[in-house]
This record gives sequence, C-alpha cells and structure tokens, in this order.
Amino acid sequence: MGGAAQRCRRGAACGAAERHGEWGTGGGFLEGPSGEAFVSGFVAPHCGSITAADEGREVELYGWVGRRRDHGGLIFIDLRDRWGAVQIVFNPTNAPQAHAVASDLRSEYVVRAKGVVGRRPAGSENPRMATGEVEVTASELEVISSAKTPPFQIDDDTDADEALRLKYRYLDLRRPRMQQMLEMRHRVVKAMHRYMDAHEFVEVETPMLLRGTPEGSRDFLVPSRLHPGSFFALPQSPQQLKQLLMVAGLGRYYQIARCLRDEDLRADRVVEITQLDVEMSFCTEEDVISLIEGLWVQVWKDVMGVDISTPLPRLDMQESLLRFGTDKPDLRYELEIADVSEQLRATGATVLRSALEQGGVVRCLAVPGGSNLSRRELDELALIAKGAGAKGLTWMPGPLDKFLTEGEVAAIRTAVRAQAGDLVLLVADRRRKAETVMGLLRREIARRRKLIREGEWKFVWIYPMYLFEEDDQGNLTYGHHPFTSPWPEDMHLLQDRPYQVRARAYDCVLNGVEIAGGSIRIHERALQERVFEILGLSREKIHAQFGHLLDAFEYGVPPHGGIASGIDRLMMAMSRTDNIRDVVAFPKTQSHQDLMLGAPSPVDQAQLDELHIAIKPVT
RNA sequence: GGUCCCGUGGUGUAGCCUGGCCAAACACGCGGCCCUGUCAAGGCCGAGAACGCCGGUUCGAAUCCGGUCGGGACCGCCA
Repeated sequence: MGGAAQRCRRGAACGAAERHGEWGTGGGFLEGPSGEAFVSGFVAPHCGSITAADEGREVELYGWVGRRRDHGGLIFIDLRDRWGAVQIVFNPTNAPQAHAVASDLRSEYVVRAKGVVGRRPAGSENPRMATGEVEVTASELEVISSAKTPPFQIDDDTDADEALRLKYRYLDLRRPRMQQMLEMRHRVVKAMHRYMDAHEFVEVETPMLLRGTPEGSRDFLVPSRLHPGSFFALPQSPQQLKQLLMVAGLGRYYQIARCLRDEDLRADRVVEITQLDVEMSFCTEEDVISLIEGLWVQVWKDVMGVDISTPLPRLDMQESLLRFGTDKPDLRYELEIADVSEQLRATGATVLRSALEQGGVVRCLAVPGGSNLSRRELDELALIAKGAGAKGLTWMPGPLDKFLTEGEVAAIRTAVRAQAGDLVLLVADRRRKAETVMGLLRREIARRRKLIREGEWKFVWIYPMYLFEEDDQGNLTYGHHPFTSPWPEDMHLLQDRPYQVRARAYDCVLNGVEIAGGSIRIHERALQERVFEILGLSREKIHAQFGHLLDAFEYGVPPHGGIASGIDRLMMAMSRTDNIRDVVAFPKTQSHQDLMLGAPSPVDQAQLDELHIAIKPVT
C-alpha cells in the first residue's frame, strides 16, 4: 500500500490530468495516526481521467452519482468528480451485491466503486462523453454518503434561478462548468505569478486595515475596539501603499490583492474584487503597456493555448466616447456612432435644435437593415434610452421626417454611412448623456441583430485618457485618480483649460470589458499639491489625508507608475460571460447579501458594546 | 438617490393584459411498479403549489390597485 501511495503523492505534486497510469491500485486502507485503518480515496484515479489505455485495469473510484439508468437488470450510473465522469455498469449476475446496492442509489450520493475498466460493447460508445469509449464494470459498491434530492439539477444546462444557485452555492459549484471556471481562474493567477516573477517583480502583502478616505469609492469601515469612535477602512486598492513601496526603493512590486468598494452593484461589479496590482519605478507608460501586453500573451498561451499578437491597438478616450459611446468599447462589431450636431445647427426639427442651443449634441447610429424594425422594437429601444435618462429617442425614417430637409437627411445618412434599408437612431442631449445612451443602444443593437463576432479577442488600450472630468453637477473631478500625472506638454493648460489636459493614464479593454487600468503617477510634491488644489481640496484636507504621501515625496522618490488588472472582469471576458457572479466562487447579490451564509447579519449586543457602537434605528 | 423587469408545486415555465370556466396547465425532477446496454434510457401508475408577504377594490382576485420583502437589468455612483 505504501508503495502505491508514494507513487501517487509524487503524481499529485506534479499536477493534474497528464498522469494517467501513475496511480496504483488506488484507495484502500491506510493506517491513521491513532493506528486504526481508514479509507483514502486521495490516491485513487479520477473518474474523468479513465481512458481506453486503462483497459483491463482494476480501479477504485470515488465520486458523486449523476444520472442512474436502471434497466431492471443492468444499472448504469455516471460517476462524477472534478475531472469528469465515467460510466459504471452493475451486472446482477456478475456482482449481485454491488447491483443490489446500486438499485438504491440516488442522485448526488457519494460512493466508492471498484471494478475493471473495459471498452464498451461496439455500438454503445458515447461520443458526447470524454470517457465515452470505456466503462467500469463494478465488483464492489459502497455508499459513503447519501444525499437529499438537490433543489436543482446539478448539470451545465440547469436553468435554476440565480438566487437559488447562490443559496446552495456548494451545489451550484458542483456543475462541471463552474469547476472548470474555478480551475481556469487558478491557472490565470498561476500564470500571472510566473510572469511577474520572471520579470523580477516582488510580491508584497499590504494591510487590510487602512485609513479611511472620503475620496473615491465609499469605504467599508471596521470599528476599532481599542480606539473608541475610530475606524479602519478596508482597502479600495493598495494605491498609496504601492507608491510608497516605490519610494522605499522596491522597484518592481506586484500583488494579487483583494479590494473592497462599498458601491451599488451591476452585472460586471462585485463588492470584493481580486486584482493583479502592479507598480514599477523609472518607467514610462510604454513600459507598463508592453509589460501587460506580454502578460496577456502568457496568460492566453498558458490557459487557452491561444496566441495573442502584440502590440495591441490604441484609442484616444474622447474618440472612443464619440465613436462607441463608452470608454470600454466592444470592437467585435462595427456600428459606429456619428456626431451630426453641426449639420443640424439650423434644423427645423425643434427637439433637436433646442438641445443644440442648450449646448448639447446630436448623435446617431445606423442600424443595418433596420428599416424593418417593428414599432414594438423601436419602443423597446426608446425605453432603454429613457431608462438611461435620455430625453428621448427618435429615428429616421420616422416621426421627424417632415421637419428635416432633404439636405439634412442626406448629411446625417452620410455621417453614419447608412446604407439603403438602414434605420438611423438619433439622440439629442447633453454630451455625456448622449454618449451613454448611444453606447447602450449600440450594444443592444449588436445583441439583437447578432452582430458580435464571438470567438474574437479584441483588445484595445484606451490611451491617452484625460486628467479631469466633469461630474454630474458640472464640477471638475479627476478622471482616473488624483495621483495621475498630466502629460508634460499639457502642463500649461492645467490652470485655464483643465479638461484638455491629457493624463498619462491607460485602460486595457477586451471585448467591451475593462480588464486593466493604470497610470504614471505624480512624483513631485509641488505638482501633486497643485492637482489637489485644482480638484478643490483644502490645505487641511490635503495634509490630513495625503500628508504621509507628500512627506514621502521629500525623501527621494523615483518616477513611477503602474496598473491594476481586475481578475474577476478578466475572467468574465475570458469565459465570455456577461455575469461577473459566474466567475466568483462565493459572490454576493446586488444588495450585498451572501444568501448562503446569511450575511450581513445582526450581532450580539455584547459585541457592539465592546466596539463602542450604538445602533441608530432606521427611520 | 432613481427607472424598469421578475416572484405560481422541488425546479423551469404557462395562465395575469381582456377578474369568475384555475384549489391552477405543461415539462423536468420526485415516489412506486415493470424492464439486462442505457447515457435527456424507456413504459405504466402516483404524490406534490390556495399563486412571495400585507392591505385594498369587487358579489368574486394568481389575475386589478397600493405597500412591503426578495432577485435581476440599467442611470447616478464605482478616485
């Protein structure tokens, strides 16, 4: 037994599925620490790894019972583990006892089955199964653990409600697709570690309990027991710490970091994210960009065996907003947006002209072959536009026809390159709103008309970006974050035309998913203070919140920059799902609840007392 | 902070717009019996939901109205 176990341990250490034939007789009794025998399935072969090469071999398998097909005489089951599933046959004449036990098997029972691997009788192979050429004819069967009927079918095409899947996540995660996701995620992170190490980056862990900042995203707070009334904040990102590591002279830092942001969720947002966090000294944006391009090459090669060709294309952020209506464009389909504000400056269509007169814009999009869109479909599109806050949506040919001159119609159709039979959607609104709405419509049209070329990997760098943006109230705020360096040649615009100042910031977008973003940082105290001031922060505030960083900048600071790649979103893009919860093992709902654990939950009064916290009743 | 969609047996849906024919239909699953080559096994039989919750309108509500809870999508927000 010892011999078999040792061979297998070595096998386990050297990795996954490539070690057929390495295992011994499998399973069996080992001696435990207290001297009594116990069954170990750790050394047993995997259900999903049995192949025709194992023919004639006696194996002991451990797994979960999938479907049972009981013919009265013969009984078939699919025995499943993480590696896949294999068919086990129970024959009443050869092994009456095993057959009797098999008669009482139900879905999701955990069993141990012993038997001989054999080829299936000619004609009964199952080409849809990886192990479909073979089967195991059972001689022994033991039920290790019985199971209640699960609340939903454990298979890939289960259509159970997501809330139910989250409540029973441990069952949901039994589905082959979810197990493949977990394994793929592991391989992505492993490739990242390898790559960063090979480029002489050092992984440093940063604290989870930080100082809160009212800037940026809302903090998750942790009350301090020893300091009544004071709170720690959980990291939104290790941003300042990684910059300080550069001041410390580390040169190249990375971390697979957990970050928490207390914001409202979306299909592509979770509360707790994992990011590959990177910072490096004496670098330019070109260094960071080519480093990350190399990372994608390595990850795609390691995980999917796909070659990515670099350098990747780049797109100016303002151009992206104009042409695609978003700063994370999906370039797997064309559908470009056009601005027709100038062409309509004097139009007789009052809705359009008045929007322009109020400083807005008119943007449009051609729907290929869209003249056959039904009134109902158009109403649905209008509802999307309205839901996004647009004043309205119109189309051409459509309700505005009698107000538009022939020249205007022709100019619009030319601007969007509309073909005969195309419908043109028009939105007139404030610039930012028009962009958002057109971006949503563009995506919706692509989905409905199936214009997305699945299977393509469309990477693009959004670069340059801009240092400042206008917030909802029309106030100036930062585009990326307040530590981002302006372009040196745009310095003179800082005071008077801040919105035109380009930032040394870059986002990497894949198939419409933002998979990384970063910048070259400011490393001069004076410039950093100036940017804070332009952002409207008071001296006191700057000192209180960023004093440590500014102080550090007085002790010899290397120029530095970095990037962070959200692994959850990267996984989303790689596994082509548009639901981020599908790539997280234990995700929370849109309202931040863990339906399995029942978190968040009230706590004992004693715990609150210890933390000096009094609960204010909800009004 | 806001807009929209959804909530019917264990699961997924139909019914809801146009209230009574719905103590509610279908499929899967579940239970029993039959069946020695199936793999979404098959055949026969069977059990299982007063329709998220509260209130209102009505002679009468799964169906209409209001509120509430839960899930989801989106705008804002997410440095």
